Amino acid sequence: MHSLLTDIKIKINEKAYLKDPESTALGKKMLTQGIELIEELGFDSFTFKKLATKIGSTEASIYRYFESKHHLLTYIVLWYWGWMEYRLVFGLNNIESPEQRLKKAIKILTEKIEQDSNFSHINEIKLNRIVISESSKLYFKKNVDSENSDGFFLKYKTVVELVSDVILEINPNYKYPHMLVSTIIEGAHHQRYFAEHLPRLTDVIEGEDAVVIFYQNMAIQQSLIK
Amino acid sequence: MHSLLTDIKIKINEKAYLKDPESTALGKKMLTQGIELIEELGFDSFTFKKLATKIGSTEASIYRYFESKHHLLTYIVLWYWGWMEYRLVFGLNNIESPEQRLKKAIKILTEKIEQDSNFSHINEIKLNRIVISESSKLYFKKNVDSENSDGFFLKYKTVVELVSDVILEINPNYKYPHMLVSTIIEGAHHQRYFAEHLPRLTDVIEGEDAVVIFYQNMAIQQSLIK
DNA sequence: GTTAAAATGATAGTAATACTATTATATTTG
DNA sequence: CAAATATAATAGTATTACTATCATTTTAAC
Repeated sequence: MHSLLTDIKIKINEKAYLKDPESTALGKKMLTQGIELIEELGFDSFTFKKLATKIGSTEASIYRYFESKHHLLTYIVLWYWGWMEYRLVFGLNNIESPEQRLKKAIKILTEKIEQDSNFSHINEIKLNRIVISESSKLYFKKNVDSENSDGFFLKYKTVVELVSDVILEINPNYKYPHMLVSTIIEGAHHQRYFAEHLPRLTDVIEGEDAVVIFYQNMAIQQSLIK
Repeated sequence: MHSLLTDIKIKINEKAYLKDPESTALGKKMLTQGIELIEELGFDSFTFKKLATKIGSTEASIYRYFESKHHLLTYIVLWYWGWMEYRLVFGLNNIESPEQRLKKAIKILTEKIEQDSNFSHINEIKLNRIVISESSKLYFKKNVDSENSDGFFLKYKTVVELVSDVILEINPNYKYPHMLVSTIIEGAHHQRYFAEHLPRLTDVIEGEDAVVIFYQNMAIQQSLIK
């Protein structure tokens, strides 16, 4: 991906924030350093007090941007899926064969993340690590339905839909495109985490990217069924 | 599964508790009502104070059994995987064809859970719901490595290994058995949760158990590769 | 059946957390 | 330059996840 685009901004659901953090220097600091700190401490140990100290501000100021630390996590995860959508739309453009598009899509979704210079205040590598280990905490909670109706999972659904459509292009009769795509996305996240912490739950192979190969294979195999 | 076995007990890693809750009436109440309450409130809102009130005891008494609420969750999740192991060993017994064994294993791991009368103080249906929505919080945390070395994920690994071995029986050259099995287990959990809360991430089909069919298919398809 | 030991209950206390509220001080904008 | 707005400084609250202590009940041993 080249940085020929200047000033692209990923638009985030307004319910995720009180005041747009991208609109001020202080807000951007909250995002940059927030990602840094959540990645470092884990979301459970992350507090607004610690973030305030890190950015030389106060708890009260952060609360003017985000209702809660949970909303800050929601914001950055929404950003991530907005970014993924953009990567997918870009990455699949001009590829004619739907099989090739599917392979590319799975690669984009499951590969190791690299820094994207188009968004200088976001560290995508750390953000990816946060998405892997913390984002399920956003939907595995009792208020999932109300957050869902606030649209907090829309970007994730959009990404799933995008890839499902490619599968249906390959095989219009395939019954489980969403199931397949969400299994692959969540699966890839899990496998990368397992490789680091619970290796007996995965199969890491030296020198090749087993995660990408495994899920590309799965996607193609499945979408050709029947 | 028949209840011809009396007094089977699932043995739990001793590091998960301070005093064996299965050894006293009060301890059993903690498990029974703990499962009830965690399922009802979600783990984040669950507290020992609330549990104490529910069982007519005190916070201090619960702390004599479990170091923390996190340890109680660890205990019941370990119990779940111990129970799954027992269901698998039982369920696969006497099936000759490895393909049939694999299909049966995937069914056991992904089907809707029913109450097991062999363990009267555990509600497996509620426990399954807890495992689905709370158990990832046990490994997606910063101290995962130390808990791993305490053996808190051993039962889960055993279950994955058991099914991986069946896959390798079908195809000794298959490269990703653990990846496949853990993808299926986690995937099935996710799909059941999505069906209830985020239906656009899955494909629920009336009248048939799409989850079981989808993952059985995936397991067989994949294990026949190459 | 008494006694000692073990289990449980009752109560208090602590540091940290996730906020809310208020007022003072900068900074920006019209 | 004044007025509006943003931020800082500070204080306060209810809840949580514990720890500690001592009294009381239950159980088990002789």
